[in-house]
Amino acid sequence: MPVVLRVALPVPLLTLFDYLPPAVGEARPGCRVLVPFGRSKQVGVVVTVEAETAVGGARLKQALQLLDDTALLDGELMQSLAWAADYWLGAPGEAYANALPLALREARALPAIGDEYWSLTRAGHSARDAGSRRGGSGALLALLADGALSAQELTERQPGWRGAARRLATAGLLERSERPPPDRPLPSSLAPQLSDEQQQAVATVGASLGRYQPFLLDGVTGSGKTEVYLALIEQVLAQGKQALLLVPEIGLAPQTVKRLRERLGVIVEVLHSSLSEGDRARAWLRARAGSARVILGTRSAVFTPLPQAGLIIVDEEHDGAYKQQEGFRYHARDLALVRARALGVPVLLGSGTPSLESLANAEAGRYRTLHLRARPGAIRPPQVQIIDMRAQRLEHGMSPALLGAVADTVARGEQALVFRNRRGYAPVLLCHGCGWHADCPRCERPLTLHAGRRQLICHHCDYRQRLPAACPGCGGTDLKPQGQGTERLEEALLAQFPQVPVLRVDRETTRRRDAFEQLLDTLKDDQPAILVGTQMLAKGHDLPNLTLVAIVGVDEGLHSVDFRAGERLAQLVVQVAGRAGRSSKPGRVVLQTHQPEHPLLRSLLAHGYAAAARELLAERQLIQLPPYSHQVLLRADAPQREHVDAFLAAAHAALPPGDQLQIAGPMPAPMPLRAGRHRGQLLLEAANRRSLHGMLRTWQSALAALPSARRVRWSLDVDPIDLY
DNA sequence: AGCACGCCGACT
DNA sequence: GTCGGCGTGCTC
Repeated sequence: MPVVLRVALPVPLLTLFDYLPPAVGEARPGCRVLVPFGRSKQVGVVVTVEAETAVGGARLKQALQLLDDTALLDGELMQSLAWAADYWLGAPGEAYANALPLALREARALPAIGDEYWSLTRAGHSARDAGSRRGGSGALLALLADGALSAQELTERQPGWRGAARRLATAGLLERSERPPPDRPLPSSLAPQLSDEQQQAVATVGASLGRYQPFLLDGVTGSGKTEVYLALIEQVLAQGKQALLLVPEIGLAPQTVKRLRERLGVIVEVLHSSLSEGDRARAWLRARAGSARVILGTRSAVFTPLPQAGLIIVDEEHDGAYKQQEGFRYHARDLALVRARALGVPVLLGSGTPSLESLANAEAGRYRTLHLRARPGAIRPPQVQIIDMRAQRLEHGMSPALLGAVADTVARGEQALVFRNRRGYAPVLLCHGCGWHADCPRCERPLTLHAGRRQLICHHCDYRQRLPAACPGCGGTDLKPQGQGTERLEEALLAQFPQVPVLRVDRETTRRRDAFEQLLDTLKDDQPAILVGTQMLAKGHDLPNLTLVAIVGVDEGLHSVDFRAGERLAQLVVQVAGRAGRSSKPGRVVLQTHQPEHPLLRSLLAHGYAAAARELLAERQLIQLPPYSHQVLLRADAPQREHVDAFLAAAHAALPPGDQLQIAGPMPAPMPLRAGRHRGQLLLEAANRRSLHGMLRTWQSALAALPSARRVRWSLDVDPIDLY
């Protein structure tokens, strides 16, 4: 019987490729094979084994080598990947490329999955006794004098040890070895007493272990979601099963890992993008072997094999970071649901500000909702006060009432957070003489003034120029910064409160990894301080002495063209406000706006997120926007606008006839020019997903074949989360 | 995506 | 006379 392997290759092509089986071994679905491809070689994954090929038999080449005796990707993962590629219109090979760590996409033996250990050689002991090495090398020798240590332990005790290790290993003083991961239960700490609501949530999800059931765990910051996760993971571990915990960004991870490790007493495998490829592959393989019992990771960790799956948790499920925004545009939260169903396990979506999609699913009965209302340890929820900015004298954008609240707070020895979602000194630099303002030549948007660096920077494309001494338009020197960024607020607060430390937290001040944590570590829990910052301050790190959150200017979010702006604004306000008053001291939130009457703000502040979300959902239903309709966005960009227009017109013409689809466009993107490229889009909407999805693959193939497609960069985004 | 082939401008 | 620009086509 003739046998043909249908193989997924890591290329952005919409097809699988057929090969004759390799000379040695039996290639099954899920195995990797090395195949000739064009003039080079590629590692691919066998998707199916067929009796015959659809392409001419003469074109078939033979696979060069079978790389796995048994499937590297199990049946469930293969099935979920196929589903994902189909749903998000990915090239099959790209889905597999996302799932497999880079080190596993090479034609090499699988790395050993033991832990990496380092120890002194005999010569190393002598060198240590002689004390001949100084600095990092000397410290490392001393550290290892009492016996071997794992790479993880070394990183904890001597960050940056690898350089010294390399030098010492070359000198023959150190050696590396692999050991199986220790089975020892690490010392685990006791669980705190759970509140009634927490206990009930744990019991409800616990009763569903062993079968598919989505849950929406609706709990504000500080309501103790993490304790619910921990209790459930404990149950899963007790059954000998694995738990996967997804978090939106790894900034949250160090504390979470520590907490998981201390509480659960097992190794917590961490998977995220800044891990080295070797470590990634090892973690992935340990999950596949079942020796990793708890896996914590960001978006791409949703592709971890889970042969003994017990539970999947998606923390902060509303966070947009779960959607990949380039290449294979999948949504990790949605894929987590699909995998949970395929694996027959419950999936827990946690958030204090659930996405409207998840709320609609809960409403429709597809998810079960669990509420955590109480804030254990907090006396009462923070009080929110609106400050009407109209007709107020502003001090660098801050009203007297806001400054007064900050003054009261620091006078009590407590800490205040001033939130502003704009980096830099001022978003616009204007000439008072002639009206000229500094624009980015590549985006035609105002440049942001960064006073400290004496630069004008484009926040869309990172174009930079020196701050001009005089106006390029009229030569005048009366250049006025318009509006406020965090840098300017920092300056103003420093001037206003010279005796209180003012800390700015944004991407500029936290360039380096860990800088954020280090910066916050300098805060003394019992000392007054003022924090100024962006988005970044919305989560992570407990600040027990923080009692005031002052939100400066969210008005931009109230009239954005993006229909999700309101939802995002509400989520942001609630998340930032949640930073206030987490311990025994009551918190206070002031929100400064020019539009105190805005219905979204009023409902949010009077009745909370749930009520605001209900109103936003009602609006979406009324005008048939997601989640009550389904969207696919075709984006295109090119240096010449005519190329974009021609492609989108051809794409429009290539749509199948029918009245199932609403078509918006072709139209310019909300930012029509970015980094020197003209951008346009075509938006498809349909009330029912099937009628939309049915034609998409055909259309996509037609687009790929268009001559005009060669002159643009284009992509299809299924369920886009923003229209930019 | 890579890679080769192929046909027109400024250089040793 | 050639090096190299990127348009076009192909990968089982």
